Amino acid sequence: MAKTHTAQPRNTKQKDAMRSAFHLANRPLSPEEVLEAVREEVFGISLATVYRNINAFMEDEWLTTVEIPGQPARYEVAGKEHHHHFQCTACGKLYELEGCTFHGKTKLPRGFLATSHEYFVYGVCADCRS
Amino acid sequence: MAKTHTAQPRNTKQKDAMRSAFHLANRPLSPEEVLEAVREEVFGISLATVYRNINAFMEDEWLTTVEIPGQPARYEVAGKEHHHHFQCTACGKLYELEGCTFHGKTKLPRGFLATSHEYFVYGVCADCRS
DNA sequence: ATCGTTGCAAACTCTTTGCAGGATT
DNA sequence: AATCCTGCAAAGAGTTTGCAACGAT
Repeated sequence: MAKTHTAQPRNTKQKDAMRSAFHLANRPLSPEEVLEAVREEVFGISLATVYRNINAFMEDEWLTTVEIPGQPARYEVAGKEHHHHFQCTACGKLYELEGCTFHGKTKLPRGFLATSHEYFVYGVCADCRS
Repeated sequence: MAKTHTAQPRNTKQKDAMRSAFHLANRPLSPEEVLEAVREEVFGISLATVYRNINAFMEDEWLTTVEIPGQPARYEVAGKEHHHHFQCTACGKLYELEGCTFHGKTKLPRGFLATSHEYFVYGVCADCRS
């Protein structure tokens, strides 16, 4: 027997603060970065809540995951067009790159079929260079 | 006061089996994959030993890390020329791609400096397609 | 006989989950 | 008032480490 209606999400200051944090940052954030950003506004917010809400936002498709090699995932506001990322090796921050400048057709072993790709650029960001 | 001599590494069947596993696989292996491959030869080998020896091999620069977005690292025999990797989304295996076909100069935000890049292709490998 | 190496179990980090109290509608 | 959400603490996954026994030299 099915439930009559689905869960009604509620607005909380924790969620609001997290939404603001993502808008303000304008770059992919790790759970820890979210926690830091949000702590100023919502004292005592727990990391568990950050994770839970990140996952909720992903179910809502308001956030998407940005997985980086060898590091905890970052999350960014969903719906942007295909793009890749830049990571500063000095401060560790992840930045969004415009568009996808990758056009070459990669040579694959015989019988392999490509369906997607990921591309990361590493270097130093403007803040860390100045 | 400095030690008179450095540690003398010893050959063990565990290390030998691990070296063979990497040579035979001819693709980057995760610690779990190494464990599986080696178990047939060395019954009772522990995951801790696999990790310890992987780290030792990396200090010897015989292995290098291959970090993949959102997954445990793989390791491959060091000293190969610049190349990238393909991951099969069906079986999860990682394969080496020949050379680097990436030539485009990526447009970075003002003031950013690029020093390196990573590139991953995802798809289905020949084994999983047949 | 040394002393590097191993297996086991405990410790650690990152992330998820159970639960009881607190907050939103 | 109903029930969603939160904080805390415990539980899981992946990796590292302490320790006593083992084994290569």
